[in-house]
Amino acid sequence: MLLGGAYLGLNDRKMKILAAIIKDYIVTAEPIASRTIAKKYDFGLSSATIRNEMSDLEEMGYVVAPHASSGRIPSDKGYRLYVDQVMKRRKLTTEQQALIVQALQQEMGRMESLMQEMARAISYITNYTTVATQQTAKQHIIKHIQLVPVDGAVVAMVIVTAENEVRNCTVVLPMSASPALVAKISKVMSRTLGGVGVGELGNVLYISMMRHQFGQEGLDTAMVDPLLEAIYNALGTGEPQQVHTVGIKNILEFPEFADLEKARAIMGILEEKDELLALLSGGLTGDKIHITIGAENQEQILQNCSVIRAKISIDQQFCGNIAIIGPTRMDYAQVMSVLQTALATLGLK
Amino acid sequence: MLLGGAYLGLNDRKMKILAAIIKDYIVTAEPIASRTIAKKYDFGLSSATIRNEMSDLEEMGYVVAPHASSGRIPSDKGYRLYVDQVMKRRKLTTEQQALIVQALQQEMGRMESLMQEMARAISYITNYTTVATQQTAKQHIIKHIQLVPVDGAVVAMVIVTAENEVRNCTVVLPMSASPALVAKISKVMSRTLGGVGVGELGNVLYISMMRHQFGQEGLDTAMVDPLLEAIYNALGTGEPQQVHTVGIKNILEFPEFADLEKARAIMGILEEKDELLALLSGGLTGDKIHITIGAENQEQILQNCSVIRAKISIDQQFCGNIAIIGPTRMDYAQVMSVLQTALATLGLK
DNA sequence: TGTTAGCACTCATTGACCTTGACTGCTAAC
DNA sequence: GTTAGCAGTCAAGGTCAATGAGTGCTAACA
Repeated sequence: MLLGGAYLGLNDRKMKILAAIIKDYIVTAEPIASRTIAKKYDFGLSSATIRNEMSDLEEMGYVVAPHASSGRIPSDKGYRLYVDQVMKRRKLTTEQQALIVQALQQEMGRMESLMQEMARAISYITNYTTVATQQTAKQHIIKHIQLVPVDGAVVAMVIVTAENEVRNCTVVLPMSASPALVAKISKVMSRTLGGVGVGELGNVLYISMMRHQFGQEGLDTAMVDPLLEAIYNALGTGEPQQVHTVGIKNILEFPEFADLEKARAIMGILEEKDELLALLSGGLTGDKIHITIGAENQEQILQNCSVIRAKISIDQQFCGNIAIIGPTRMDYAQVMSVLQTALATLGLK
Repeated sequence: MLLGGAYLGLNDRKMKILAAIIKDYIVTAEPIASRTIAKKYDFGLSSATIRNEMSDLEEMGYVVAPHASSGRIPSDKGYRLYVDQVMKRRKLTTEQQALIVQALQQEMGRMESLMQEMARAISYITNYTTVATQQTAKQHIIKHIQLVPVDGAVVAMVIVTAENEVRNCTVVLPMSASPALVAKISKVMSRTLGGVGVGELGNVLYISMMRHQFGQEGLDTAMVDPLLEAIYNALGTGEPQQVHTVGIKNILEFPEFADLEKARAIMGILEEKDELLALLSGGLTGDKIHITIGAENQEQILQNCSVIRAKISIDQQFCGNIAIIGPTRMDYAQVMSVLQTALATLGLK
């Protein structure tokens, strides 16, 4: 509901009028005239009175008149007030809910496609561009290592982590190795490195420990370095962090990007995965949905846009971030609802 | 060089004039006037003569006048003639060559990033949008199978193929299995399935053979089905075919897409991975670079575009397809050179 | 017979100008 | 405090003429 009393100098009536301006502007993208509000909303006020209120709202910085004889459009400050104080959560249609639940439940478990499907569903429902990052490298703990002979000196190494994730890679040993030898190496490594976190592998302690063990078992210590390095590569850096962008073309639907120059600029940032990563990762906490409006965004190019972001986790495990990008007049209520539904669906698991 | 004699009714002079029109139009995107050609090219002809020739060219369908008193622009037929008969390969600058060589050599071996980097480099040099697909599922032949205990009934299966590619997956067995049992299953499977192509796995023959072998060795035949299925999944479908699109924003630089409607349409197709896959995969043979001009494209949306495509292979092994998409007045010569350089670089390996 | 100069004609583009209509701000009355 | 009414502002859109970039055609020329 609207706040009962005054807020930041805004009485209830001003709040109502501001909300009306914002709601209309979100739909039409045209300046809203006093008469429009007087006719459309049953405030029991004449256009003249609304004009006076709008004049006040402009003075306070909540709305702006693009030119002298035009209606008003909301300012960033106006949107901010609306988002923080006025906005009500929108109910999704059952189809929309079903869409989200379906998209997410199908992909649950496969994290990569999960984030991608989530972005796709959100973009489809909201018609805004959606960007999802996907979490990379966790702190893996080695549970079991097994080497498999491939060809001569080439062996495949399979690493099972404490979370039962399985990774594999190939290693070229300094010399050819018989299946029996490979099996032995396997056993020694598994014994030595079981329970060790991948972060600690670089530690000199483990390297010398491995050397020692290999020596005791009569194995060539020259194999230690390539083997350790391979583990590190397989678990450490992992795949580079992925970014999925869905619904780029939606940006072009908005009149605020009809100007080709602006469309190009936005397009540019949407193609720069690194910038997107930086944009997405900053300052997200807990399950909170984060909204930055217009000039609140750091990036020059996004100063005409709003970004709604959230951290995605399943079972307290961080999966990635998701962001919905649109013009400042974006439908905050709808996007919030969609995001919340998605988060709730993941929470059920 | 230009053809010495007549070709399709075009004498040398007409050819020269057509080439001039095309070259100019590729740069300016404006209709080319007879006087422009007379001044710019030293053909020793007056604008009136060129006008006559242009009139002939129009009659033959190689050029078009957008309106009564305008210069001429090339038709699809004109471009086709140019591409097939007139166009000379453009020399790349050393920086451009270096860029390609560097991008490709760094990524050689990692196929996924190879195609992506290739697309990126090409898009960067040419300023056209570039799409790359990445090859999936080959006809794998099983060389070696090893099971690794993970947790209770869960085992990791590592499959080494005849091409020494290593795949892994996890399988949930119908019952918990001790490490010794897992090792035994490993051995039996490796023996039974070594040398078998993954395509044949669905064959009843192999299923019953596996059952028989398992029975003989005192193993539970209930494990056969999940194990075979896992192999099939790991090698058969593999990861879904990937599509990388780079330089989407470049599309907006061209005046032919200043019309938002068209820009949106193109954007749409560039986001549809399935459509791109279909578009990219058709009818590519050998090392040949394939050009489709304007209306030669099947897709309605691409009728104002040209697509230059090639199959990418390393050591006769198919890696994926690559396509460069631009307006019909795209700089065919440059794109051809870039692609050829890329192909040659891969050939050196 | 091929080439060219010259002229009439066409048409997109541009800018000036005007009209329209959608607004607001202000003032005076309620 | 609210409202009616009016003057003033401004964007958008339409008309019109001027401009200039082109072509097509014809007649003259080599």
